[in-house]
Amino acid sequence: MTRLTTAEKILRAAHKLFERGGADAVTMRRVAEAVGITPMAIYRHFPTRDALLKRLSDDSFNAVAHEWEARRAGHPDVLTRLMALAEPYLDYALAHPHLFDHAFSVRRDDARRYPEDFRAGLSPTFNVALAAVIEGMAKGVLKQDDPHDVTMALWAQQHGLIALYRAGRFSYDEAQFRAFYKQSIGRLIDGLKA
Amino acid sequence: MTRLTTAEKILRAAHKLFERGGADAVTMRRVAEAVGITPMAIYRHFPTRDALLKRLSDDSFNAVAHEWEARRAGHPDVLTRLMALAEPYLDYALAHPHLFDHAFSVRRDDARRYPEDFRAGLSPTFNVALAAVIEGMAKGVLKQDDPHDVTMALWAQQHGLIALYRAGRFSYDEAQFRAFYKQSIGRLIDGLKA
DNA sequence: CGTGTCATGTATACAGTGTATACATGAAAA
DNA sequence: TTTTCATGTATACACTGTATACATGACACG
Repeated sequence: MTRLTTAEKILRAAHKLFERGGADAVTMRRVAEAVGITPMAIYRHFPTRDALLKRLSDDSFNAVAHEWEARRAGHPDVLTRLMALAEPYLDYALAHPHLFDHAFSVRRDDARRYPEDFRAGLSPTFNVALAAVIEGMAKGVLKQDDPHDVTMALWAQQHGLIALYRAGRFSYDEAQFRAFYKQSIGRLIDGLKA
Repeated sequence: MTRLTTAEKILRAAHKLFERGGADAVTMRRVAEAVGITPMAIYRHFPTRDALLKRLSDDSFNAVAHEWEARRAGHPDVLTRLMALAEPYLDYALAHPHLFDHAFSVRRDDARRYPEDFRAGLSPTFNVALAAVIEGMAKGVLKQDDPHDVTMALWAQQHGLIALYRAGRFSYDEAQFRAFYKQSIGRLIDGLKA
């Protein structure tokens, strides 16, 4: 049993509340009670509630980003690899729906912005997909086009499907939605082929 | 000057606050003050704050839906018409960003769900795009495919782009984003061509 | 003409929220 | 031994949605 700092205890307690009931469920008083301190003690570790929430979604998203990079050296076939790269995003959204919602519904000023930050290679996750797109175009598997714009279109397709799913616009259960998701991405990739 | 019922006054005041600062800016006390009544008087017209907010986004979205149907008999060329059909969605999102956010981020139990509600033709806006897709496939302009799934993919693409834009993931100004939006939709449609 | 009835409003109160401010405490440094 | 400082507590304030109880005035009915 490793010793936990108070800050870590706070993060864990908040994380638990977040996954259960979304951002609204994470109140300072509830977190404090779960940790066993008073609400104001949290402010010794996080300047504000929003900062605590931001830290939560950042942490959990970064954890998933590593999984992404692990697929950098994926399937040798570019098209197959591109399909595979669409999966971690969905996995994350299904595993941590509330954190996903929060990560993308809240405007954060430090978020990377298209195009400059992505063209500068600042997004590790974007980079992996981008590399596959560039390779596909170089090999003549994909139509010649702006690879950044194409990668962004792929991201938007994934994000749009998940956002609509999260907003309750599908009656599909998880398995059915997974199938529809893959099929839709496949359709888009199919249209990008040379 | 037409006479306004109190319920209408409440809706207008709430709408104004909503457009200015999003759902968070719409408090019962602020609405009441703007109308000139006490907060509790609002409850004679709306059972709860959420019901008031829901009514707001429903109303404004329905207003835009009419504009959609006006484009049913659009350009005779199916591809051109499909492109034109992507515009009202963006127009709405840019004109009423906060209402757009609320309409699609909040889970509502009465929302139409894919596939059954859309296959049943319950969404007037979806129907218009669907008709164009079906016509395109019949004429051999678009690849043979499930027209509902294809229409949904188009919607997801639009929604994804806008959602990312609303979440601050683009540094584009409105005009630049409009161009990128049209270009991305065009790319997707291009890939659907026979 | 009373006299209910009922829609519409007000007044007050309560439990909940984030957090500013002031004070306590205990460990380490001087 | 005394000072400093990180870390906690206690209290209070302004704000939220809304439950409950009461007021008021217009209209229907005997």
